[in-house]
Amino acid sequence: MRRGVELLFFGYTRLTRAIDDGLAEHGLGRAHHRALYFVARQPDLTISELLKILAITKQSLGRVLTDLAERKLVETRTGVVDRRQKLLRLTAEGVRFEAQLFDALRTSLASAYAAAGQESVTGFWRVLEGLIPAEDKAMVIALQKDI
Amino acid sequence: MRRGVELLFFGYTRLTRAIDDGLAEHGLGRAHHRALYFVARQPDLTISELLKILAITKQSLGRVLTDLAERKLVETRTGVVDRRQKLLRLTAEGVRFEAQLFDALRTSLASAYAAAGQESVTGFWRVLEGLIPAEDKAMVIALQKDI
DNA sequence: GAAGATGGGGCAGCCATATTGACGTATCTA
DNA sequence: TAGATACGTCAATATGGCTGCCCCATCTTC
Repeated sequence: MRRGVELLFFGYTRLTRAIDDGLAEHGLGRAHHRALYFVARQPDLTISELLKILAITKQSLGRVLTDLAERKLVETRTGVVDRRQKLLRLTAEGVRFEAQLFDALRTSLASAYAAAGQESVTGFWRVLEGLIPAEDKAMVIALQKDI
Repeated sequence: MRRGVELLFFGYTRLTRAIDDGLAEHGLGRAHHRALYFVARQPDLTISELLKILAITKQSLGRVLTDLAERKLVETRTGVVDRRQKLLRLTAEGVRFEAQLFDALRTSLASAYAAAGQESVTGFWRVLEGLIPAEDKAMVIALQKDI
């Protein structure tokens, strides 16, 4: 049990560290990456959807998105079905940058996957899925749909 | 691949949130818990060992330990083999508090383990172990020894 | 069409957690 | 005795979160 806690801690922190240098080159932090990542994952995401995913406040997200917009990594369009909404998208440069960061993550994960074997990967997913509270599950499943 | 990144993010963040309320009752944050946790795990840990585990600076850890000492959750003794060292230990109250926090983590993890099955748990561990950089592995393995 | 709900933005101020760099003291080792 | 090491501490700074409050535009409902 303690082993799971520890491995999760080390695994998560060490994986996230893999992209700090890339972010720092643009003067960005991990919070920016999280937003960038989920916008990359679901183009035309709305602000409120992103808020639910990240589970932070509007203010915190606002600052992050302002930074990303200033660097021309993210752009917004007015919603089509509801003009109050803003649809978030990466710019071409944003796509390039996110891909570069993701590459560092993929490299780390790929070697862990390879060392552990496909069967282990399935177990890894199963356990992590079980850690997500019921009320967040629908949101995470929605993400998986368009892998 | 993206699935792994996302599940790790959601799994880790949601698990850590499970203890925020317990910590807040003592006016503590997650940083305090991390220190508390590893001191619980390895009584008589030295400062420098804890620094390696947490991978933060001496300043940051110093503040955290001061807070824990003020609340009489952690105490230090002078090292026996090397009098420059300080050996960290939980007080009785610290043991009690850490156990209470750990209980919240254990409950979450246990239900995830149960839902996923023992085979999955092994895979979960294997993948996470693969995420730990070679230079940190010895340290993590040292922790496992006295489970 | 008016009233209220919702999506988004913003201000001010605060807190927690991390950083760097420099310096001091006690203690150990060669 | 000289230098390395373990720990503590100063000051300044950055990041990323929070609350509470108020605003506007737009959609929905009556």
